Amino acid sequence: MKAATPAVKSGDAALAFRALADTSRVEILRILAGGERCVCELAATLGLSQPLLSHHLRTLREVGLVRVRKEGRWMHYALAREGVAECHGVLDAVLEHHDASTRLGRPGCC
Amino acid sequence: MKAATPAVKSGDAALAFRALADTSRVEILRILAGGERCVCELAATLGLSQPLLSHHLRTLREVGLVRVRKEGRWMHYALAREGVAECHGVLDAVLEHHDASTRLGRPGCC
DNA sequence: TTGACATATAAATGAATATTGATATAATAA
DNA sequence: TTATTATATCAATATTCATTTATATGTCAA
Repeated sequence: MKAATPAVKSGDAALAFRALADTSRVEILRILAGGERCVCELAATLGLSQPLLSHHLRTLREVGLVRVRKEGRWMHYALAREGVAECHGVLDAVLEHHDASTRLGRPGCC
Repeated sequence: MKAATPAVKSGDAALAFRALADTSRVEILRILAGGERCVCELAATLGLSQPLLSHHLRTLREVGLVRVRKEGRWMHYALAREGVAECHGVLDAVLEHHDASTRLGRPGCC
């Protein structure tokens, strides 16, 4: 079986994974999975300094893993489903391809 | 709804994502998804210098995304399904939690 | 044993990143 | 207007990471 040309380029995926390569940012995604939060809520929950949190949020924003909505002086951050789904999809494809080829790899099966 | 305590700690996930935060390493995983490969095959496919490739493989090994099998002077690298599945699972949980809470977020629905 | 080959490790360097502290902006309240 | 609050950015430093070159290890063949 030939591997199909992947929908997401490895470079793009790596970029998104780099944004996930930090404990606080994974935490942020997990919190935002529960719904939109303003920066101050995130700061309170995570116990990060405000500039540091702001920096992490920017990193996540830049690769499209979260989105912002401004409301007065509050910034409300929310999960960007598509972005997360893209990373998820890359791993999904790897697992599926792997499962498919290991099935094939066992002679006599199927 | 309350978020369940995640099965994989954010720190561990971040560590694995860090290993994925490189174009070559994502490529390696994609190749290995098709089955075991020896280092020289990977080197030929990816066009990386031998020491650089070796370094990337070590990074992937250290976080449990690939495994090695020695055979004479050849090292055969293979995908470590569990490791990949763990990363996949973290994103999966985020997406599921998100979907669940956005459904709840729409009043009148369900 | 010698040599060739496959792979790993070490050291060095430059680039990218995290973190902090200080400051800026922008919106609201007094 | 001035003060206050929420957030972002900037500059500086420390740390981590990718890459290269050189060298080491281990295995096989002659």
